[in-house]
Amino acid sequence: MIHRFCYKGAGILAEQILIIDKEPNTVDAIRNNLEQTGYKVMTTPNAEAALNIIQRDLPDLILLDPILPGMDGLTFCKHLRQETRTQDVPICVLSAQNDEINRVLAFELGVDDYLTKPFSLRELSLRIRIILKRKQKQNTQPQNRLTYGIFSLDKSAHEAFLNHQPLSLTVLEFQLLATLMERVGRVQTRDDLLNAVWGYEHTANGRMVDAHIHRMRSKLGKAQSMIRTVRGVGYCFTPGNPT
Amino acid sequence: MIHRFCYKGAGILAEQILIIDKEPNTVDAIRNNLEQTGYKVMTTPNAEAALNIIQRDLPDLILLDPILPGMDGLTFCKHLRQETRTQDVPICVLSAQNDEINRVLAFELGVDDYLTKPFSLRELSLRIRIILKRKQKQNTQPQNRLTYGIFSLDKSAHEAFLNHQPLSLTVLEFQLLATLMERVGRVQTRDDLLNAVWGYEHTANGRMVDAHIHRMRSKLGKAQSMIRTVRGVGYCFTPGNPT
DNA sequence: CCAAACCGCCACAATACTGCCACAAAATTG
DNA sequence: CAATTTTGTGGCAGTATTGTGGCGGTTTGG
Repeated sequence: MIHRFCYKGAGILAEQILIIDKEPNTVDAIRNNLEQTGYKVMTTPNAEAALNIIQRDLPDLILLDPILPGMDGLTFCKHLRQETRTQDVPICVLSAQNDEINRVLAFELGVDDYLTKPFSLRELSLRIRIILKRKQKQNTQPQNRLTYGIFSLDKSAHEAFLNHQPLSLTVLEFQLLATLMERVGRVQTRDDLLNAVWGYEHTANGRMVDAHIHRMRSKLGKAQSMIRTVRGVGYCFTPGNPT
Repeated sequence: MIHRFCYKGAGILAEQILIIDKEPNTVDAIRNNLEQTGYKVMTTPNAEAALNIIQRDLPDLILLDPILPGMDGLTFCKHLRQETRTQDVPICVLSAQNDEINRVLAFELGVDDYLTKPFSLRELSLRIRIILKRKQKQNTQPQNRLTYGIFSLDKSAHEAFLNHQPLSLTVLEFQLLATLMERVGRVQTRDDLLNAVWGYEHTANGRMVDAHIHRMRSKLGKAQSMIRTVRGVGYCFTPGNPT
């Protein structure tokens, strides 16, 4: 079963790391290092923005400087630990303070690791790997989500997204899209689609498929070019597209 | 599932920690501290003896000084990681060397944490607690407190909260809500819900679910948008919403 | 260049689905 | 045992969805 599609570079699926730190120099150094290692990196200078990012895109790990403008790092941790969705996301604190009180506080809040600046990038990278490996071990629930560019589809939630905006598709439209996406790049005849979506016993007019394709396309805006018509054969989902 | 009962003092079940270090002073200091905290402590000055101890009594955590007479600490780690029985026992290295190479090596071997001497006993104690808590979490699956935004549900107390205000739900409404929340983001058909809430043998009208969803929603006020209707499929708990 | 096939698109009718209500049965409580 | 709460059922009405036929433009192939 496929866990997640995540195109990065040549199509490697990568873990996402969110860096929360107000100093651009530090951020850049870490980002470069991590991206080279193969992680996907997101950054933000404050906790409020971080919460927004997290809401729409859950990272696999968070690197956090506790000293932030606005909401401070530890309060931020507490927030995350209260929410079911985020309570298991590992947090690694990167602090300039080495005093014991702060370490203690951080650990009390359920932080996973605590490094004091300056630290070597090599060690950071190692600790990250350890934490992620540990998480992977206990993580078992597969999410069936298909993503192609700006286009994303969550089969279990029965929701489709275009640029993170939810689309309101009807059941049939959704099934149709799901079928096409599951069979990317392979042309599906109207019969194929009838079988997959309507079931084998359906004595229906093949033209019906056209109507639904049309309705679906009209909801996709500019992305409708992804549903390619293959004259004389059928339809095909083709991810080659704009940004 | 209970791992092991270990009566200590007035009958508290305690985790066992094995300290491997050749310096009696260090060992005593740590032992005192940990025993006071409530752990059961075993000690040994070398790796060979440690293997014997472990063979007949698996500790919950190992504190290891890598510099040992005879077999060195890292070789010892490698041994443990190869054996199925011991490969998940957390190891925390307590080293006098702070050079990077050793840290790197240790982490490569799957060590869980690395402290450099001298360290504060308070911090050691904290890190131990973190590691053990993490391990415990891997063993206990069922969550009985779920929180999504303003919405919170305590399964063992059989209570639901909206903005920290208790909701007065009936048993069925509660079960229904709990089921939906436990399966966040996954659409549940009426049959799914009937099975989960009413049990497999229930010959009921699927429309009954609607009625209860309706009643439940009317008690949720503005938060009712979290229970999304997926037309033609079922219902789905979807936390994406206001603060 | 023409006819046939094919597909986009539209409008309309038929259908399916769900919110909501009211009432009866059942269970719980005092 | 009576009062109250909870639960199951049926139905109505509004709305969303779906199936169908047809018109017309475009492509295909002779």
